[in-house]
Amino acid sequence: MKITIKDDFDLKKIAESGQCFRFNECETEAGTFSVAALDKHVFVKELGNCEYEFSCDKKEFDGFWKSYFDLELSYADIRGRISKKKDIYLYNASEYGKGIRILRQDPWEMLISFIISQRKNIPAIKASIEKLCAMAGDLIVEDERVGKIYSFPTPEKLAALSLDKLSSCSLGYRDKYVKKAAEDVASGLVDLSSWDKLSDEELMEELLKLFGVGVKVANCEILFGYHRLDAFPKDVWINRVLETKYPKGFDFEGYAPYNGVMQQYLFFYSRNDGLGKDK
DNA sequence: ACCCAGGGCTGTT
DNA sequence: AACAGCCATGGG
Repeated sequence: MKITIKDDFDLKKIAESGQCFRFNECETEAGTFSVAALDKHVFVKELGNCEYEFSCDKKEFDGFWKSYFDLELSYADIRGRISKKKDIYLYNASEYGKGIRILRQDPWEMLISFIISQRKNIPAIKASIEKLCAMAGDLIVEDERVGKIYSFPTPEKLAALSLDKLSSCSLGYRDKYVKKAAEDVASGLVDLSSWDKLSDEELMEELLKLFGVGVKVANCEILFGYHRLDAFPKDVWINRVLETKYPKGFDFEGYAPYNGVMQQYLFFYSRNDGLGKDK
């Protein structure tokens, strides 16, 4: 079905923004993107003039993808909160990253993805996740543009894998973290959906109890898995930005409750040569 | 060969 | 509480 999207919406930037790992431009078809989320998949084709072709019917678009892409929220308005005079670096980052949105991704998929992410670069994270999906997920799409795409494994399927099987997905020392998280979610000891009700502080507290989850991964889960847009994950790139561009501190109070969106602009910009630019 | 990556755990002060 | 080692693996 065809959709017109007037607000910020740049599929290539979202795909490269580091918040999602199963969202890719088709190599054989520029302008068409393959998006996998849990057990769902869609192709989105840029038609130009703010128009997009989704490879699903209206029912699935309204029931899932509209929310997934967070289309009810205006990211142009959020960008509008940035003062060019007060913070030219963030302003430049937001102009560079214009079109990025924070996807409403699944807490389970995000938890495992960001546990895997530690001390890996983004291509390596993607490769590990695809191996996991191929090993324990179900085939959901087969298409000449993308080959075979498998669903993200359920907690039960992942918990059933041996450490050796997990390890063969290039998880390295993270294999035991993934296994423990999968076992705890599968057993019900950890109920991610019930954590929706928690305050940001309580949510952080619960996440930090998980083996292999520290402050950074927890913040990624809070931002990308629970869509709480004020969470501000600090990885090596963001720390570099804070040290070199904000020696006197970043204005977290001023950008609440959207610090997480600002973080995405800074992350995307810094990884694409923004660190070399003058403040 | 080398350094780095969307860090966190563990043992030592 | 702070702090250093250490951890597996692949990308550039």
